[in-house]
Amino acid sequence: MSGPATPRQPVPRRPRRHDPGRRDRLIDAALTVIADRGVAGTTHREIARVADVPLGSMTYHFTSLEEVLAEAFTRHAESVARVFDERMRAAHDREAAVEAVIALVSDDLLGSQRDLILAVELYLAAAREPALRAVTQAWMARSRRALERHFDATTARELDALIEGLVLHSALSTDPMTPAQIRHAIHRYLG
Amino acid sequence: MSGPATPRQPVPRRPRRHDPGRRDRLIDAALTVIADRGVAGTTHREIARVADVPLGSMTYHFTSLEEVLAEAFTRHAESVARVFDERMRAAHDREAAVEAVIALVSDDLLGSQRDLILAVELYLAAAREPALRAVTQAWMARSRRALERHFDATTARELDALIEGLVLHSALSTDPMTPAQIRHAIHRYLG
DNA sequence: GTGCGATATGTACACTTGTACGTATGATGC
DNA sequence: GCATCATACGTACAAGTGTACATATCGCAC
Repeated sequence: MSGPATPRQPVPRRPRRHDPGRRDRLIDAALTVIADRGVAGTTHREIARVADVPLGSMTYHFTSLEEVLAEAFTRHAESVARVFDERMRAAHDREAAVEAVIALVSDDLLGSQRDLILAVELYLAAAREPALRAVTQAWMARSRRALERHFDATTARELDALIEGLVLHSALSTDPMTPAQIRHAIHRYLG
Repeated sequence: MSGPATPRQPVPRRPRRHDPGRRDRLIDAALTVIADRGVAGTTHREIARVADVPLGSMTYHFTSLEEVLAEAFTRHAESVARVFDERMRAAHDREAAVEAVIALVSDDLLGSQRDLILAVELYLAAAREPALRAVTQAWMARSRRALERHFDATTARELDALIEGLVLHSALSTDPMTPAQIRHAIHRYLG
């Protein structure tokens, strides 16, 4: 059906873009894809599509898909841990620390389904990939150290576990806990 | 390079087996694969290999891979919930119930990395698949009802979350909590 | 300016996947 | 006995995957 080919239209080649920091954007795009489709659905092509770059750009910037995942999870853990750190550092007495923990859980919980999913994806991936286990452990250690600014080591560890359970349970439920219920649970534990 | 073909050796066809209950075994094999390789690594072929059946058997017994996953997770939740139920039913006063909870966590935790991984895989899958969300919610509701045999509703819910956090944190750590530490955390919460 | 090396782009290829489907076989009801 | 139908078995195929690689382009050091 096609007539004689138009002289120059073999492939509409994209204009080349000057794009420093593309590697960073790819890592962020990877986090978006992981949150949306899971590690299972995270492919070179999907990340490239989200970041609006050609497929070849993935293999140029990363030597393998596993490298992308590791960098993405590392960045996410760093970002969440920093917030945790800052909140605990801003609290100047124990009472303020308790309020900070409550705010943290309520915000993580109500604010960001995305962060929870990323955390659980990381946990699961780390259960199988030793390289990622180091990332989760560094993260957990950092959270505990932040809590230890205000609580003894045993309390910090138990409180950290309680926080995890409250967030996880709440996020998975059709009937998530209210900030008031979170406050109640934490106060009950801390006595 | 091959000489004249040997008269009858085109394909070594497997002997047909009489195998009632194959469907059940396939569901169990699916759970094994999920625990070993994750939902991501769960394929028709891998399940068939583990169960030692030909690929075609999968498409005969299940209309899709999602059906296999749903049945597998349902079975797993049922199995874990039954144990939970039984332990709580066996406790005849509150003190015994507390001990039952401690035993439950300690055994889940020390005993079975597999069960934890399956639970987390289910949580994650449920976050994306509405059909699976019903499975997790039925499971959580059943656990809470079991706890409510001995504790008020608020306590049951909070305790359930604490249990989840303790198990998850412990299983992911290089330094899992000892039964004594579990006991300490639960007693502290329950006052 | 100008070359060159870092980066961007497109594409090929071998491999795995889910699923459909044709064929074979034997347990069971008659 | 024997026919039949549920079940078992093998295989084909299109779609998607990770990765390698050839080629194009332009910012920047000189």
